[in-house]
Amino acid sequence: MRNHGGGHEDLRDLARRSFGWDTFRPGQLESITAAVSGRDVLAVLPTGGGKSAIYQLAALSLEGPAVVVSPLIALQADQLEDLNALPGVHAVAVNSALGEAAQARAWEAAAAGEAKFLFLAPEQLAKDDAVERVRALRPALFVVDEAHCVSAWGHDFRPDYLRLGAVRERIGRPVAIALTATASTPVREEILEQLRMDDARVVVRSFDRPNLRLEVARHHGVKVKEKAVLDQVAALPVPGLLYVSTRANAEKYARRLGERGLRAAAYHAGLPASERERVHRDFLADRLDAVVATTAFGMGIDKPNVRFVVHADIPGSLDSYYQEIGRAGRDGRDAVATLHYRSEDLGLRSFFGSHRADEDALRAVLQVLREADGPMQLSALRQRMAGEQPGGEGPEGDQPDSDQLEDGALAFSPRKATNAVNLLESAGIAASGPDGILVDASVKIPDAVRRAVKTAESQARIERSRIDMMRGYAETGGCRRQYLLGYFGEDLADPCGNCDNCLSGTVEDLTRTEHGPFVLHGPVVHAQWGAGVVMGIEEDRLTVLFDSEGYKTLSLQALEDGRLLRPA
DNA sequence: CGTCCCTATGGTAGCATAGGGACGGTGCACTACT
Repeated sequence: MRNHGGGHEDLRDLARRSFGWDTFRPGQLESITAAVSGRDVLAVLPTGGGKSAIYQLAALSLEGPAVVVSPLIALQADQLEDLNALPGVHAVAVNSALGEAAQARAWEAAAAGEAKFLFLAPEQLAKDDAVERVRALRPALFVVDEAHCVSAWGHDFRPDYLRLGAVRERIGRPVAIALTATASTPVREEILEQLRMDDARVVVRSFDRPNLRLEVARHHGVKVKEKAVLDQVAALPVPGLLYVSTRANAEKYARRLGERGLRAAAYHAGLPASERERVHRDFLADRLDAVVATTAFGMGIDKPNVRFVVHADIPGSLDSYYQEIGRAGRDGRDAVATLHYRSEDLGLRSFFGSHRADEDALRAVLQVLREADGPMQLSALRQRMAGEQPGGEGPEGDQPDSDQLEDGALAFSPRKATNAVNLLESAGIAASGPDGILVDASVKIPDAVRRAVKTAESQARIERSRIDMMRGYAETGGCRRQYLLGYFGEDLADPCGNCDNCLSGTVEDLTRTEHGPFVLHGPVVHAQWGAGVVMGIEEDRLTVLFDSEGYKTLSLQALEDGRLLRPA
């Protein structure tokens, strides 16, 4: 690959001309080179590690446009601004924030070959005409930014994320680039699987952020915790973020911090857009000391001088936790990440994660797919499920998720219908190719429903096990950083010296790389739970990640006779 | 699953406690109506 499109020297020239760069950051060059040579790439790089430049440079050195899937319209706008500031580069987006005329102009610019980059949310690609237009562009790249959303949102909240693999095939299977700052082992695997990235180059840089002081404060009473949170935040150097689990808590803590003289503002999805924008702007401009936020705040926030990220309520996974604390100390200077923990707070997380399979929707989808003569596109299926005649897709919005129709059949929202299809595909009962979704008609409907329900239960167990790992972090007596990095598959040889357990002097070095026949990151087989990988070895127990169960902690004593678990 | 808030009850005058029910996060796109 020397001295023609994509050679290292060419890429260096391009980077110099486009961005004024003389060097690449770790992981960038190998990611770009792989994509330009036609190989799919999953890049897990820290924020500020130049993830965007990967797809930008790859696209600029290839013929044809890049389609960029981005979860938020605000992120699309940021990226458009950056790209359109480059000489000779044109980027457009199509989304509902634009008027009809602006959307038409964007499509025209793309079709005319003027726009090198086209930004879309996954929901746009659920529409046949959008897919058809993208296919006609013969895109060179299919980029999925913030790719952890595939796993985090695809299973319920934004099911179109799980359709992207099928969409990619419909548009001619361009080279895929998936980018994220946070992805544990199972999340990486799910991204690769869902986006159908066979034989992808996976580039992962270290997750360690040594300047973050990791702390956990354990409480028992609600009020005690609240006071401890307020006392701490009021005393910390500002600015910082306080994460809470509910909108009401965001309002309450923001008010209390205000009473203590801080410039604090609440941020959650229930606020008017104008207020959200104001808080965002004021925080970036250092006009606020603290933003008290639900998970709504954060994606795309790249502010260097955030001095603390305090959690008043525990998140539902270490993936979320790491994502959130990663917003502190990006300037490399000292910053604090404190988790205020009550074990009761995990109850809300189980509630948020408890999505049961909708058997009515599964049955209805199966019926429609069986009656169809051959493969059926999702858009047509959604119309049928909404109880409409073909021709116009029903509204999504605040509609009820299911309703009784006049003929007695049930109507389902596009989200419910899509979730049911996704579940059937996960269970191996349906599959989608370029021509649409095809169901395995040899499986009887009640059996198919049963299998889909079992698959959903397995997914729920995995979700619950992620909460268990979050609990493990909060309760560990070992080095927090070793625990956190171990979760992301990274070994930190010695205790970090910058977490509460290390600093209190009580930490024992609990991590090992082997015990008896078991090796860290080695494959194992469990008599009941099947195949897994050793994720952690401590003094008295093993943590194993099982394909169908998620994370399990096993007592080494119970494994002694070798009958329950053995190396694979 | 846990918390909050409202109401009912109890035993006795001002409030403490128990029980029941509602509620809890994330965004896109689209329609219908101002």
